[in-house]
Amino acid sequence: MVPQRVIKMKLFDELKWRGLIQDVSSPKLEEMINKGDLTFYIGTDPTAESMHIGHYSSFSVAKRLADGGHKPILLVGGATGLIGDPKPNSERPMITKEELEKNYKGLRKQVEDIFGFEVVNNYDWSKDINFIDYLRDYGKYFSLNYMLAKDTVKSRLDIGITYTEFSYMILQALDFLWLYENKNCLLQIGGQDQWGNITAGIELTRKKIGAEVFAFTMPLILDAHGNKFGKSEGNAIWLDKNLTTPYEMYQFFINQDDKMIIKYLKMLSFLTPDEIMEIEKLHNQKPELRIAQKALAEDIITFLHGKEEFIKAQEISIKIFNGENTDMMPTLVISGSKNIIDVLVNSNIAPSKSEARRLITQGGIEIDKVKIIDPNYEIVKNEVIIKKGKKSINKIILK
RNA sequence: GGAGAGGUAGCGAAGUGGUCAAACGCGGCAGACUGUAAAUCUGUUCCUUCGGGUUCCAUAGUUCAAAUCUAUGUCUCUCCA
Repeated sequence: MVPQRVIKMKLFDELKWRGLIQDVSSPKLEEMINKGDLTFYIGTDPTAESMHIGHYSSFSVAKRLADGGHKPILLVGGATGLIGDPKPNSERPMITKEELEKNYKGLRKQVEDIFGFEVVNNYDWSKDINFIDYLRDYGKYFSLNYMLAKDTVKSRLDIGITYTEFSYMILQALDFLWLYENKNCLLQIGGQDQWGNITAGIELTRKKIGAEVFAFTMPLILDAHGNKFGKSEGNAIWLDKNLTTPYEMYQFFINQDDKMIIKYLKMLSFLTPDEIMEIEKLHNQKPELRIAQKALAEDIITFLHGKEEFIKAQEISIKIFNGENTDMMPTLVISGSKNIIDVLVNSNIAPSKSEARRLITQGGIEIDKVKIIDPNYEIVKNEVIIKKGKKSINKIILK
């Protein structure tokens, strides 16, 4: 056995070790990243009022770079959001300017609160470009052949893409150019799906002013089934605790697959490589203790919401899954009928009466730890704990 | 504008007059086994007062009977020297 010497990895190597680097625009980038002092940006369109866990994965990379001595800029796409980044399978519905404005403000505040990055809005430098100038000053740098070859466009050719969305990459390319010229921004990072848009920006900057700018992308995080990571019961995991409570977030992480959890820990947590390797060892010895899942939940929830919220979330989880009645349990107050089916529907535990009936007859409902199989059951107490399946536990107060 | 192909449950996709509340797959939900994991197996998946009711883009028709036929509308996709 060769004794392992503890050497701190260089930043680029660490990012690679964590599995956070997908594509790199130039081999020069490694040295630049290790050296520090780069201004870089990461962009997102304001399609919602809050970021979700998917944003977190890429923004945490920005934070790693920032911690490594680089200067981050967050770009919120007030302009690009109005156009819509082409999705692989369908045209995006347009969102109104009012909604966009609201989303912009929400995101801006969140990024500033959580990460403390400088925020810019591409609407500021895009809004006054008129159409003729746009075609003359920028359109001339993009051949149709080049644009059609981009994955995002290519995949849409058989199902259709509007001129609006087709133009998206040009609009986004302007950002990189503008940020280079005005903020000396040399690097853009983004999700793997942004590679096409990012390279368009690199090309534009090179062709128009002859400068070389750089980029790398992060891989999309997938679950063990190859689906996008970050949904729980069909809902996104939001970073806003009013949309996703710390308890729900804790549950989300604690339920992650063993096969993926170390990967997630590397990609998402700010734990050091040594700490992660130690956790991996412990986890593999006793996977049923879910040491790695707990470590990930702790790291992220503490970072987002603070230690106190994490401890609270953990306490709630322990109590709830021990069947204890706690004030911190998700609680719903409803009124009206005390019939079990009505209660399930009124509390939204079941979406319809048929569904409620099915749940009951299949043995999926427990009230105060007693399995209920009679669909005509009447609840007598004013406060009960209703368990649906294994994981959905709510306190119901009947008025 | 013209020509063509389409619009079926959350998604994909069968069905081309009655046996259709609509095959099948995925996804979802629940049960068993477990560790609040994975895999596997089982049940279930429009609503319901369990009598029935309302569905297959919309409207109007044909028919004893329409997801299926007709007309019009509407939306989507493909192609147009």
